[in-house]
Amino acid sequence: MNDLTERQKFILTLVIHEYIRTATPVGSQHLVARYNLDMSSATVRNELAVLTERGYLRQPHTSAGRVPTEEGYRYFVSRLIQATELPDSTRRMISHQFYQMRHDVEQWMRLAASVLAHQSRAASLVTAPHPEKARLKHLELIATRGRQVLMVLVMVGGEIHQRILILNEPVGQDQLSQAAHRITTLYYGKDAEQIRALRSLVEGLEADVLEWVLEEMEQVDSVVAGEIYLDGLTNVLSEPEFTTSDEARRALKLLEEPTLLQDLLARTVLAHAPGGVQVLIGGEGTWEELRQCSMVLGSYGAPGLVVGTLGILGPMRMSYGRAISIVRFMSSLLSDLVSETLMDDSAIKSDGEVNHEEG
Amino acid sequence: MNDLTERQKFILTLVIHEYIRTATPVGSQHLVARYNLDMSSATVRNELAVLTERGYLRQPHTSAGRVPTEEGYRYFVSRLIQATELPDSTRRMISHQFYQMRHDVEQWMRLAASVLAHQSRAASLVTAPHPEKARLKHLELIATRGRQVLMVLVMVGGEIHQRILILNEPVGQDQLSQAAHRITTLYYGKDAEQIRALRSLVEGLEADVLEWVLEEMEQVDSVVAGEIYLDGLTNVLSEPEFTTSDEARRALKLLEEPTLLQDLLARTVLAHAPGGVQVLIGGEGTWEELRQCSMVLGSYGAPGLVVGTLGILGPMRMSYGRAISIVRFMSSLLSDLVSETLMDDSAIKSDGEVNHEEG
DNA sequence: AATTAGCACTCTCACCGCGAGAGTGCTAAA
DNA sequence: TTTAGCACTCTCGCGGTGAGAGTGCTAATT
Repeated sequence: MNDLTERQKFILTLVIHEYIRTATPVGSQHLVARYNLDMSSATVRNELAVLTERGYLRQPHTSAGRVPTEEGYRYFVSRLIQATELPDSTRRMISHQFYQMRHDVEQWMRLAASVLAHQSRAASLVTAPHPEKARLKHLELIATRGRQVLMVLVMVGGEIHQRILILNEPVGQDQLSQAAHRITTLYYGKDAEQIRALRSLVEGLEADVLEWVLEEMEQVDSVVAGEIYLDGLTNVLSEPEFTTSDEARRALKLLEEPTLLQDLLARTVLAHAPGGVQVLIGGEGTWEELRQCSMVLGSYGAPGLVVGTLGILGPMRMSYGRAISIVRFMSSLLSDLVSETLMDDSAIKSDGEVNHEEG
Repeated sequence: MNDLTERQKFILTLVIHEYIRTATPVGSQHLVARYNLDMSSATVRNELAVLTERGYLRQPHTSAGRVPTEEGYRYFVSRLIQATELPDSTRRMISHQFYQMRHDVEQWMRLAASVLAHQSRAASLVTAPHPEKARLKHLELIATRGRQVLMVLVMVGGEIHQRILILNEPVGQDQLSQAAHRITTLYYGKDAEQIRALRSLVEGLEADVLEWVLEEMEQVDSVVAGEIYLDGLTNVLSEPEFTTSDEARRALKLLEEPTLLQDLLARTVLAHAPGGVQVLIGGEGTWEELRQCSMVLGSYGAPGLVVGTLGILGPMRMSYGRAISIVRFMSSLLSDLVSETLMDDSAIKSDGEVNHEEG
């Protein structure tokens, strides 16, 4: 398969740019006029014919301009796109906003989703940082009433899980605190598997509680991603390809369905190296709901500790350069933020053999 | 203003029912045919004319059937609607689902949103239970690295807030635990105002921490509602009145904008008695974004302790009977659930004069 | 050999007119 | 008070039509 000539690549780029701009099929004369090309429309037409032949463009009907195909977008994204870096001022402004609200992970997630949606003018999604393997950091038991106890579980990485336990018999707060404290010191930094192996270290009340802890931690492990934050859903509705709201529905449905979305994220983003940016164009044959859409996905996190994913979803006709640069930027920004916040925890080896600085 | 005759009410009801069913203007002949009325279309026509005169109906153009006006819906909802109770089997099935996942508030919220959306075939929203006035239940401080400390704040009602503090100098875990313990015992059950009045009880590290606690609690108080759970957004997109996605965008935008939504909830639901169900039709002149929509809103909670709101948003042409019954049912179900879970806390008077059962 | 001008051809889309159909209001009779 | 009858109005779907945009092909040009 011969590669395209430079001029063909150039023209393909122009067509894609123009189509992204106008959302209407682009013709040869239009192209030479708008970009002051020093060739005639006939020449362009010939090249367009080649590109159509190769499957990078298509015509909606015999006598219309050309529209990029999925293949066309893919070729463009993988080989022709040039990085459109975010202006420094924008980067600084965004960073500033994040450092304003220091250390509030939930706020960060919302802000990240908001920034992504705003900058890309598309729908955005961000998942909260999630431990690759949950490891215990701190356990707290709070007596409520009678046999009811509020269990608060802090994972290495800062994720908090809560749950209400019903004990067999009422237990005082002091006894609960003591049990929690013992479990914390005994199992600090260990994952569910390791705890299970060492569970004979405790008995009685503590053993009962430990079962709940294990159950919760295993549940955390079974989920591939943290809570999902969405924003800018309405952006995508304003795109002309979604005037027939039926197509829009299918795409939004995907975002509403946490399991589907997590599946998608797990398969694409988490499977790849962190830091990189994946571009899914037209569902890639796998995701029927996204036939009309593209996603630009990335991941962030503190290596070996927590990971999260983030990305934007928009029409296939989206400004990929901009999208990729904003996703990449947010990805590194969030990585910095969570790494910075959790730097201490990265010292905890997964074998749990690090001393808890305990008095 | 004379009231309507029985027959006029009857016909208005029929028109509304039929319009909800078909989404097309309904004419006199159609009405007599479909409902086997024992009067002629001419008679119906006369009554329709009266109802139009009164402002309960309107015709899209001179020679079309009638469509209910906002006023028409309001009259219907406030005076004509008859309770369509949920079938017992459905109620039991829903309850069962909730009791399956005992004591996981977050799951309840998601399930509630899902059930509301599913049963009403519209968009739903549920806010997490939120204390009317935050009162301290438990404080935990967890050393992370150097001067960094994870603060976990449990409010009466079970709401958990976390935050990372940066102390002036490193402090060991034991000292932190002790400080947290002292603050918990001293200020258990008190609200921000009361704590502020008594803040001279502590000094040094504890005083510093208490400032953070107060800040966080005051922030909680300043927010009118908990986190918002949405579901079924795509349902509303499939309604025929939203094929022109512009109108749909405006409505969904409202749901995406937490501040606007909280404002709306605060003004309508929280201002009224709990348990009741409010119906907002066509934005009621205040909410421009909802011109085409209606909302059925309710609240739930444990009296004096926590409240949350829930509701559904759909086209004005929605099945109000069904909507109201499902909202009412979910409202009481959630009230039961949270009351049951938090029963202990209701013993805590707002003056904080209840002993913490401490060893 | 590559490019370009010229041209015939194709297809969409916006516009128009028209007739069917649904629904109305009015009047007069029951 | 209700109803049958009727003339009237307005929408909506239909086919036809012409402008316009864009194409592919061919022959001339560089």
